[in-house]
Amino acid sequence: MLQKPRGTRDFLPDEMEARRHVERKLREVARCYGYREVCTPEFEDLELFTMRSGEGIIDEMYVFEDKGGRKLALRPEITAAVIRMYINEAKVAPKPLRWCYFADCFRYERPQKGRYRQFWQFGVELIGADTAAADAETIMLASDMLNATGVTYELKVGHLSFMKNLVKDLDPAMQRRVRAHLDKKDYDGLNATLASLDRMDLADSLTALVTTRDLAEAFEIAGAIPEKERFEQTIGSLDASGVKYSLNFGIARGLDYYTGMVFEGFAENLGAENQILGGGTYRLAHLFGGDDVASCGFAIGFDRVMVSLGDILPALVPVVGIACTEEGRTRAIEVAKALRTAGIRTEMDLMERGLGAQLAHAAKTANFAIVIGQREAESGQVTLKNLTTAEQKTVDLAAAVAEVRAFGPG
RNA sequence: GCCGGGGUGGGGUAGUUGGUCAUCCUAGAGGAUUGUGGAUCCUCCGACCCGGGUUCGAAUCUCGGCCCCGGCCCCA
Repeated sequence: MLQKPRGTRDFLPDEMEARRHVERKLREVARCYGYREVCTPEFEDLELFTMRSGEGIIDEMYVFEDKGGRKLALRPEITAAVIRMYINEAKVAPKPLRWCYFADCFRYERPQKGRYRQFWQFGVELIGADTAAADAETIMLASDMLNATGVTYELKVGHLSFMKNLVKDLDPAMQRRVRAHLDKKDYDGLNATLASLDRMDLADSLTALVTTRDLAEAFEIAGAIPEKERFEQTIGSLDASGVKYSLNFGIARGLDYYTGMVFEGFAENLGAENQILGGGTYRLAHLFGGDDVASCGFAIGFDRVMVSLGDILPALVPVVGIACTEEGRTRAIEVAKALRTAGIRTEMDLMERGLGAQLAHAAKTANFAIVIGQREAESGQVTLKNLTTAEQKTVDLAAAVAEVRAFGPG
């Protein structure tokens, strides 16, 4: 038997309904903030991703050559594509641009809990607004979106300038190494690196910086930060909005193009792969030949949110199973059409079963049964049976439709 | 790429000192029951991840691969 490719998943109807339910929640919050959906190609020129992230990521992508000899890659993330799209199509659109996307990405990695080779991201990009208000809005949106899903999480907000200011005298490669140590809380490694550079004077302040959760203290440790005022304003807006977060100046994010504010979200019950959100301010457009526009965005790891939420019940929507006899079949088709026109999920027998078997099937798959036999076909009424209460009555079709629609939130 | 644990009908399982038609539950189809359902009974459908090796004989032992789960690395 054929197996599905490693790291991919099949989704049965129950799970798809749960996923769509959470997806709708995310979309709704993004919509209320004014973010409109965009869509980019599933695959792009390989160069788009290597320009953004370096040649090293080729090993972790699905790379292929098409019949014209083009080097292409399945997208491992969406931000680069969105910025390319902005440069190609929307450079002159009125700023700021508020865009969002929900799309699948592909990475060639070892699967484990919460990590798959095909996975979905819900992300937003705010393009062309280079202000504290923009930074704050992005975090508020992230917070509201995660809240809407019902996931339990912790939001950490930081700023790269603090750490950068402390290590600005080191050469760039060493800066990256120090950042990596701090990101992993690898203090032994940090000390070893600093000792090899004869810069143990930095050890205490760096450790203190990534440990502190206090803004004033962080400024004290890191010294004069050009973005001081903006970050204070961002934090002020967050406090005013009631967003729950903690400060963390150890957030390094992997890539160099992040410029200032950064934030990450973590779920509690996910094990090793517990990051469900990551984002910050960045400048990427100039890499692709565009203007040096400032952007701010984040992506939510949709699959990890779903794993963290566990089994959630699908939305309660009414389902009607129609049971009919041979004499009632024509009338049953009319009744089904009326129910469907009213937006009600309606299923008829396709197995040529007897009335009793049709009802037995409906009892397993529906909330209501409507019986149409000779009597109903002649009278024009329908027999509506509530399969939960076993209550049954013969009423006009309109009354039956109204009663079914009154069931549940649907 | 590395370490550990796994893989038996659609789902869940029994079965390893190698030995007749591989166990049970559940789900599915049909019937008892051609105007009233989830009960009960009967029937049917359906599996040893793949390949090599050892053997008279492999679900069981062995090797390799594939896939799943957890962790490492990485995480844009």
